[in-house]
Order: sequence, then structure tokens, then C-alpha cells
Amino acid sequence: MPQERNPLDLMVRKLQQHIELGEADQQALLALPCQLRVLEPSAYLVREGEPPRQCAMLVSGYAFRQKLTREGTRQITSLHLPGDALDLQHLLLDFADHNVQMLTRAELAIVPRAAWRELVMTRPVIGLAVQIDNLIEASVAREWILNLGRRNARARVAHLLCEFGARLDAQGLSDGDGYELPMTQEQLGDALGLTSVHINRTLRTLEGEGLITRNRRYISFARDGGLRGVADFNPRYLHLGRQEEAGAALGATLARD
Amino acid sequence: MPQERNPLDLMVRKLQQHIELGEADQQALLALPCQLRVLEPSAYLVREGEPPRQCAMLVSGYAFRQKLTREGTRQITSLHLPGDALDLQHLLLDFADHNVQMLTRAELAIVPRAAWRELVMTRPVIGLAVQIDNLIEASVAREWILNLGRRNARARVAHLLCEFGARLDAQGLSDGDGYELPMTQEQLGDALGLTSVHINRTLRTLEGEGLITRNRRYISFARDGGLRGVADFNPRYLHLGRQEEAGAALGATLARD
DNA sequence: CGTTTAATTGAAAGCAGTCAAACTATGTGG
DNA sequence: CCACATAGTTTGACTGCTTTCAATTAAACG
Repeated sequence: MPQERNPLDLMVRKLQQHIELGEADQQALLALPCQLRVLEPSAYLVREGEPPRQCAMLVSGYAFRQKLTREGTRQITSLHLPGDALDLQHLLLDFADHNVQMLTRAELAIVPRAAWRELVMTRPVIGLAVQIDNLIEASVAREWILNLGRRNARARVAHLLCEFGARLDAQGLSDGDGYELPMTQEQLGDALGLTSVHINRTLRTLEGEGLITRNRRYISFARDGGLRGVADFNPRYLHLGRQEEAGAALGATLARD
Repeated sequence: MPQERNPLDLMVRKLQQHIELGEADQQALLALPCQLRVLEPSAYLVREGEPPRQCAMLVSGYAFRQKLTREGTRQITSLHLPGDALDLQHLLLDFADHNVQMLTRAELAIVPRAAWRELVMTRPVIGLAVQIDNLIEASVAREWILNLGRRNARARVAHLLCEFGARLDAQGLSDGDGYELPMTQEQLGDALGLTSVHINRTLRTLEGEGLITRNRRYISFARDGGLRGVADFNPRYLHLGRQEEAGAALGATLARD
């Protein structure tokens, strides 16, 4: 596999997962003016309250969304991996309602907001793909609410591991049964509403029970093994397949024109 | 104030809160074929896994989104009040990823999916309004994640009370300082990841401290009083004002045509 | 009224948090 | 190559918020 020439290739691939893009749409996407930028671990891309200025996509590395309480405790609200768009949220809103921060050193493809707007509003299929992407993020958020509200630490940790694995698999980023989880136990705690101490104990328990294997941050487990049961994990909410209904919507409109 | 003639009047008002709709857009919305339907408390409007068939808006009454764990415990992921759209989520996805259930007896304006699609795809301003609505729901979901992950029972309960109040205020549905909270303590527990027993104790504590007043389900508290502090509540995430940026996006596109 | 659903209360148990310290890996400078 | 500093992981003892279980009271309903 040759190295991607255009960082936006990844974006094309991502949006293609939701809905089929025609040749013209793909070209339009790849022709976007885009600037490559590297951010260090824990650097901020977006800050709550700021007016949005641009749209960014993760080319390599990992990132997360986050909110803080008044007392300064942090809650991670979503995780993002290469190919994910980080700013579609803010394209239409007047200010950011959360923070976006890097998990690892990451390369970002930054597209000026006006160019994005133009693209999304003139190419209906891309507009649909973006909407679908937003809807799927909302679906994931609902699953996280379920995870935080109704599952204990053991199931929560297991669920995050399953979700991350499934998403890496979908992007072709995992090697077999395992993957490098790019998070400290502190960060895992912030994502799961737990303390790092309890994350540690829980991971250790899962390992002791033979449900996962760990080597530093490298985690592995059988994708359809016991962990999934512990996590009560069903990948349906990730909407990994292509959305036929959206295509139908488009078809209906095109037919009318 | 005369009774609304068209149930979709409410929808117009709701979308107008996000972005200005022209006369033609308003007329198009009101001209949608729509059927009024009444559902009883706890009736299902949408079931997880089902393919979506229609779009519904709450005309009167309250509803919520919900997911279940394998063991059958329930987590409410969002609350909805008159004027809220309940199915924009599913317009573009192949199946429902959560359940939608009534909190009280409710009147729904049901619009066939095809008609919605047609409207949204042919009237860009309405399409934008719908997208904004979805983005705001996602923002609220992130705040709920923060609430569940990082606040204790006291703050969580206070936060829900503040949010509900602020949203009712925004829709002009509250009378002064108070409102009827249309939920049992069991349902409050399901929304906040707590047990009904603990909800009871917490409400009682808040009442004992003079932060709220209760009379059956009727709750009142000063909108800018101590409760807001306890809840760490900042209404920013609700994006209650009109989104100027979306209008700008539109303006740019129109200018180009 | 009797029945059902919701709210309230008490006692005991448990999951997760807090605090503190030790340990490990990694990187830096001498 | 070693001493030291730093960040992250691991462990133990103790505390505490929330749940569980059970029972009682209150309100809503036909």
C-alpha cells in the first residue's frame, strides 16, 4: 500500500463508509485547500466558548473531546482516531461547546471553514455524508451515556476496549486481536467517569481473569470472546455499514430534478 | 394567545429559534402532510433496531430517548418537550439505535419520511435548521456525559432541574419560577444513573436546604439562585440563541448562485 | 373504598474514591 | 554508563457515596 498522497484521501475513505461518493464528489473533496499541522500530546485544537474558525481531520494520531466541571475535573466525551473529522460539530454553531484535545502527537488536515461550507452546501452527497457522520457521533454519545449511567467499572472498561477495537478494525488500523491503546489510566478514568486507581484495579482484574492480555499499553483480546459479554457490547450503535436510506433520500431528490 | 391551528406551527417556532426562516420556508413547513396521533404514557414511538418510517414532532406532552442494557436496566439519554422533533436522528440512518418513549400522554405530529426528505433536501435553510437541531442535541448529550461521569447525585439532580427549567423557559412553557416535572423518581433515576431511592433522598435534601420547593411533581427554584451553583449549570451548551454562523453559511451560498 | 402506583424511610452492604506510598519505565545530564 | 528526575503504574488501608432490601406511608384511580 503506497503512502497516502493527499491527507484528505482518508476523509474520502471515511465518508465513503457512510454513503457512496461519486467521482466528482471525491475530486471536490480532494481539491479542498488544506493545511497540514502537527499538534503535540494534550495540545488543544478547540476550546469551549471560542468561535469556530476551521475544520480539522485527524490524519494520524488520536484525539478526544472533553468538558470540564467548575472544579476542574475532566470528562472525556468521545475518542477519535485517524480519519475522523473533529470539527463538523462546529460548522453551523456560533461557538464551541466543548474542548478538543490531542491524545497523542497528531497530524491534522485543516480546511478553512468557508471552503468546507461551500463544499457541503453545493455537493448534496457530501452534505449527507457529513450529516450521517454527525448522527453517528450522537449515537455513540448515547451509548456512552448508557455506559456511564448503568454499567459498573468492569463493564465500562470492557466496553471501551471493545468499542476502540471495533473502530480500529473498521478503519483497518488494528493488527489481529490487539492494538495499542493510546491512553494513560488517568485518561481512561476521565473517559469512563472513574479514578485512575480504579481503572488500574479493573484492568488488572480483567487481565487476571484471562479476558485481556496487556503489554504496556498494548491490549489484546478475542474480538468475539468473553470481553464482549462482560461489556454488554453490541456494535450496532456504531452504524459501521453504509447507510442505504441516505442514498435513497438522495436518489429521490435527484429523480425529481 | 389563540390555540395553534396547525400543529406544525410549533415546529416553525422551534426551528426559528436556531435560524431565521423566510416566508416560503415557513409555508413549506406548514404545508407538510401531517397526521396527529396521541400516545399514552410509556408508549413506544421508536424501537431500537427498527427501520425508521416517519418523522414525529411533539405537539404536547413529554417524551424521552432511552437505551436498555442486556439485563434490562434502563438509561434515559435525553428528554423532550413540546416543539421538539423526535426523529430527525433517523432520517438518514438505516435503523434506530435507541428507543423513544412517551413520558406523559402526548400528541404527535407525524410526517411521512419521504415528505420530510423532500422538504429538507429542497429547502436549504430548513436543512440547516435540522442540522443545527441535531448538533444541539449532540451538545446536550455531551453535557449529560459530563453530568453522569463527573458529578455526584446532588449536582446531577440539580443539573437536570436547571436544564429542564431553562428549556421550558426558552419555549415559554414555565410559569415564573416553577414547573411541573413530568417524571417519577424512578424515571429521574433512569435519567441520572441513580436509583429512585437515592433520587428521593437527594430531592429531599435539596428541599431541606431551601434550594428548591416541591409540591408533588411541581418544582420551583430561583432561576439564578443557589441551585445553579450546586449544579455547576451553565446554559451555554443548550445553544439557545439563534446561530448567526449558519445564516452566514447560507448567505455565502446564495450569493454564489 | 379497595387497589395500584409512587414516595418515603431505615439499616446494612458494596462499589468506587481518597490518600499515601512504592515501584517501574523512560529520558536527561554529567 | 550511572545518578537523578519525571510520568505513569501498582498496591494497601480506609472512607464514603450510593445501592440494596424491606417496609411504611401517601396519592391516584376506578
